[in-house]
Parts: sequence; structure tokens; C-alpha cells
Amino acid sequence: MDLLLRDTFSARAVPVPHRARRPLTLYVCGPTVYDGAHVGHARTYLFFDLVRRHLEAEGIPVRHVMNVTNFEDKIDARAAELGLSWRDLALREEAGFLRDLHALRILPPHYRPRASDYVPQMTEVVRRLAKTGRVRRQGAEWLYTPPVRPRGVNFATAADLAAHAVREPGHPFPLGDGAAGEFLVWKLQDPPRPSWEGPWGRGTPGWHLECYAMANDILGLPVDIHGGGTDLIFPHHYAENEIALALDRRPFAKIFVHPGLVLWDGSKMSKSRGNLVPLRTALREVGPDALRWYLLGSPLTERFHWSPEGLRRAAGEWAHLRRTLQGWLRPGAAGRVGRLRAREVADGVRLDLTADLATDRVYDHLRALSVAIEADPSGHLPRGERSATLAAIRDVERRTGLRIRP
RNA sequence: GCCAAGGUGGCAGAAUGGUUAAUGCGGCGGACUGCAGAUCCGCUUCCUGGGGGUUCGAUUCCCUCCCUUGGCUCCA
Repeated sequence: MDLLLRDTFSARAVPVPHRARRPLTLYVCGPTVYDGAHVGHARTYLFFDLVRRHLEAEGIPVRHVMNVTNFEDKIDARAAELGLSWRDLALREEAGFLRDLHALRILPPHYRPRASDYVPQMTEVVRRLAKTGRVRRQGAEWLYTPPVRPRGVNFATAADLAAHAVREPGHPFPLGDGAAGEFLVWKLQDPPRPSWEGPWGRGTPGWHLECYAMANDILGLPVDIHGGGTDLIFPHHYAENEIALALDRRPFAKIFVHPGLVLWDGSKMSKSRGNLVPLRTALREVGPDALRWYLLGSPLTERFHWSPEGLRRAAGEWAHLRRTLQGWLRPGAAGRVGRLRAREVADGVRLDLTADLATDRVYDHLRALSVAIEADPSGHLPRGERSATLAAIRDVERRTGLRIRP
């Protein structure tokens, strides 16, 4: 059955494209590794984890790429603070980041390319962009100016930025001197900062080129599904898409999906605001299952309001639910809640995930099962129905990543 | 200012034209228990942002206003 996902570009739920005998390609923008993962990262990668789990459970093979941005100004700044090289800091933070995602039981991507290993490919993109004649020099930087495109060709933001670029005091746009939508292609830079030989001397390629180069090299463009947090839509996904449009005359991806950001105290969780919760802290507090249960509780494409109270309640509910189900699955006397019920639950879960990963509705099936078990005084599975029920529960576990059985 | 996504009870969140608007959490009361925890049972009146419109009937469709959040070159 086709998985429906809400495509950011068309703003509607569309079937995930795939062809028989060809794996579906999934490219997810990974982290810049200068610091640890927080629960906002967790929810984003959890979203793509569910996409992948569901597709694989439906028998569709997936090639999943998550890049690691391991050179960038912020890494340099942090490395200088700590007296480390950018490479060492990035390696250390990457390891910690991946360890935390793994602890949340997020399936490891099949490919995890590091930006620094793709500089030749990025440099090639620089050359190809230069040939378009749309790259101009500004001091030590080279910038690409995308053509003005009709609405609907790239994300609306860009067209509107171009159309409504007004310089007004007190408003953040535009910050630079350049045209709307312009982005960095190459910047001159010397060691110890990350630098390589390029078309205009020693320097470093622009961030937006990274995902284009990697996705093109590893998966081939356009990829079937591309995404990241909604804060990446502009400028990052806009710019990647511009590169693809300029060099290939077609978009970067068939569909773009953007899980909603995690907010706390009414604003986006981010380091600069100092309102973030490290993933490790949350995991230590309630464990991977309860944290998953909490984060999956609201529709993944919508923003998520984090609160310690919410986490505590979700953890309590999960513990209760899991205890109930485990008691029921234990071999024992026959009860009225049998195979049919578990099969119904598994089918309901499957259908709800298919319709735009409606994890919040998945809750209802598990809650209903739990309530039905509690309403049954004997509360155990008939002996003959154990294996079918266990299979149904296993299916739910596989699709949601929640671990119900002991 | 422009673009985008949202606004349902204390919280999370169902339900897209039709009886008293699910469900769970939380809260309160009770059973059980030496106490606590766990578990179970019961209760939880008051909730669809405001205003218009369409309709026999609107959470649902249309218009408008208000509010919140994100983005506007570091962002998951």
C-alpha cells in the first residue's frame, strides 16, 4: 500500500513514489556536528525513521542517506574555544550524536557521508555553477544568484523574497547587500580552518553544495524523498533545489517533507536561545520507549510543544500501557480479548501510518487494546492464539520502533 | 513587511455537514493494601479563537478579522 506523506512543496499529502525492483531513495539533511543532539533533532530523525520502517515493513527497499556536516564556521569557533582541530571536534561530536540517535532506536542510515570526504564533488559543483555565468565575486566570497522563477518552481519563499525585498529599518530582511536568494558557493580560507584547493584559490565550498554533491553521487538525482526540519526550507532546501534546477533542469527531489520543530516555552528549541533539552538527558530520564511515545504523540508534521510535565505524563502512560500489554501476553488462562483484537490493532496501526504517518491515531489503537484488556477480568491470551497475537504485536513494534515485549 | 504552518476541555489529541464533540493523560473520590507503590472501579459540569455567510443542520464548507509559531542567509 502506498505511503502518503505531506509534501511541503505542494502542501498536500501525496503518495510516495517508488518503482518495482528499484529501492526508494531517501536523503535526510543531517546535523552540523559541533554539539550534541537535542530532542528537536530526535523528533526530526524519528520522523524519517518511521518513514523508513513503514516502507520496509511494506516490502519496499530503501536507500537512506544522512549526511554529516563536519566543517563549518560554528565548528571552527567551537574547536578554537576548546583548543581542538576542527576534524577532531567534529569526529567526537559526530560519535556522540550518532550514539544518542541509536539509543533512541533510530535505524542507522545506509550511508552517512561526511562533508570533508566530498570536497572534490563539491568543487566540481562549484565549477559547473560558475559556467552558468551567475556567480559573482564579492571580496573573498563567490556567490550564486538564482534566476527569478515563476511561482511554484521553487519554494514560494524565494519568489516572494525576491518580489517583496524591501529594506526597512527594524526588519531583518534583507541582511546582506546581495539579491534575494543569493547563496555562497566558495569562500577563500586558510588553515587551520578547513580549506582545499579550488577554482579561485584555497578555500572552502558553500554549505548548500554539500547535499547536492552527496545526493547526486550516492543516490542520483532527483531523490524520491528529501527532507529535514522546517527551519531548513529556506535557505538550505531552496538553494539545493536551485542548484539542481540550474545544473540538471529538474528539482532536487520528487517530494520534500519537513517534520515540525520542537518548541519549548513558546519558541523554537535552539542553542542560541538556551532552551534545549539534550537527547541524552531525556533518554536518561525516561528511556527510549517512553521518549518515543511522547514525541510520536502529536502529528509529526506539526510543531511539538515540549514540556517536562508532558514528558512525565507520557512516560507514566507508556509504563502503564506496556505493563498491561505485557501481562496480557504472558502465557495463562483464556480471555475474551484474543487474536482478532490484536490483529485489528496491528491493521489499524498500519493504516494510520500509511495515511501520512498519523502516529497520534496509532495511539488510539494501542489505548483501545489496553482498555479492552483491562475490562476483561481474566485478561490473558487463549493458548492457541498466542503466536498470531505475538506476530501482530511484533508488527506494531517493527513499524513504530516501540518495544512492547520484555 | 512578505511567505508558510497552526488555533478543539487543565494537557495531548480524534471526529471534516447530522443524535448529549471520541480516547488517553492529569485531577478528584473509592476498592485493594500493615503503609506505600502497582492495579481496578466511579466521577471529571464548563472546550471547537472572534464575527459574518451557505445550510433544515457547521468543529467540518466560504469570506473576514484576531492570535500563536516558524522562515527571511548559523539552524533538525
